Amino acid sequence: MSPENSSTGNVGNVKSVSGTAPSSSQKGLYLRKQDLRRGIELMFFAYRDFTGEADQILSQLELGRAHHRVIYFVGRQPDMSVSDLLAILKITKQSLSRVLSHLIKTGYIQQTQGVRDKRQRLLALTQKGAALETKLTDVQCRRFAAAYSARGGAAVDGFVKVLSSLLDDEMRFDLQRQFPEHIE
Amino acid sequence: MSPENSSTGNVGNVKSVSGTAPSSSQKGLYLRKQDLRRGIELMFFAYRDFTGEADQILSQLELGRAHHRVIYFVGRQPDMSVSDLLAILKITKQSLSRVLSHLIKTGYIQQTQGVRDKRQRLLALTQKGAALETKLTDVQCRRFAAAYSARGGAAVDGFVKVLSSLLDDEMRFDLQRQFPEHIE
DNA sequence: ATTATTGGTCAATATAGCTGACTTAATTGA
DNA sequence: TCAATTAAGTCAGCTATATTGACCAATAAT
Repeated sequence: MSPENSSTGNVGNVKSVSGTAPSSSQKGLYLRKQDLRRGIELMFFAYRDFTGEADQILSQLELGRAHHRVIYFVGRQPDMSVSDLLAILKITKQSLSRVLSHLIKTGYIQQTQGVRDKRQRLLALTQKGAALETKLTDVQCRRFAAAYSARGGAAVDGFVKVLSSLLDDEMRFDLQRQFPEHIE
Repeated sequence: MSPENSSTGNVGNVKSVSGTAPSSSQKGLYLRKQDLRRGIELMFFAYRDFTGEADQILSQLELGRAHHRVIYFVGRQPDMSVSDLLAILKITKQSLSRVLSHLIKTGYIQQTQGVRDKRQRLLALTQKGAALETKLTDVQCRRFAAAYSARGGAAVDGFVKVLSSLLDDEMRFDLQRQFPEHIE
């Protein structure tokens, strides 16, 4: 099978996924293989650039992207438990362990014992951690603000909708539960 | 500085980036910090899910995401040179070396000496490589086709526009040169 | 009292990137 | 023509981020 496997340039069996006519219809013009590849490629390049600035700041502090994720999500939801964080990051606790211990040891994050459940170690940013979180989130927010401003509200709406639909069904369900304001 | 550092929830100094009124105006409603964070988070989750299916296929073949990128871009542009590939991937040749040699050794990619410039090693997929590229690209295209179909052409348009604007200026320039159909 | 959950740890492994220092072959240009 | 540059590759060593598997301790739940 060649990469371009049909004369219309459409991906096989779109009907089974979407339930709409796939190719020559008016609505399906953006389903040409070329357009889908554009999506794939833009995701790759945009994600790389989106993380690039933060990565630079982090590397000067001898931290990596994994540390950023922890700082970001703990900042977003203070006093979250370790298992909550693991559920969001979807990595093993052994992977988280090294990163989290380092952030605690270097004073970016503090742990407190849970009140309701004393087994839990609730995570929160220290002042130092919050300062870094702000710095990192701000550079990323600035990038989004510039893109959103340049393209306007209708484009932002489409962007959010398509990203939401790119999620695994399970992940979209989780997001609806945890961050209900995210899904459109 | 706290994460939520203003009563309106806007990111500091948007004006300097966008040149438009940042907060309470009609056009700027999607520039609230909460909405920008939604963008950040959706990018993280959607990118992870977007790569997840391909990663699974690859792991069964004892290949990783780095191999996928090589196969994808060589498939997109057969007979590209190694330096072209390095420019797209933005990794060092030492990093590429391990991955590329492995793909050549295992018969996914073949090299031919350049005609115009005999120093060049032009890269192309073998039949085996093309079959894998098709399989991987198809699962990702199916995801995009489903998302695009679910949300419609206007949303796709906004999605592409915003992703393009999230790129580094330099990258957007490169894309316009190499893949002119990508940028809107 | 037993079982399950939460969190942590040790050890080994894999992937994917990096820097620096080279080599070889071919092209370019003064 | 010959020196400099470029394209590709290699060797060595390093780092970051993930994995699996096997445990342990404290606490909660049944």
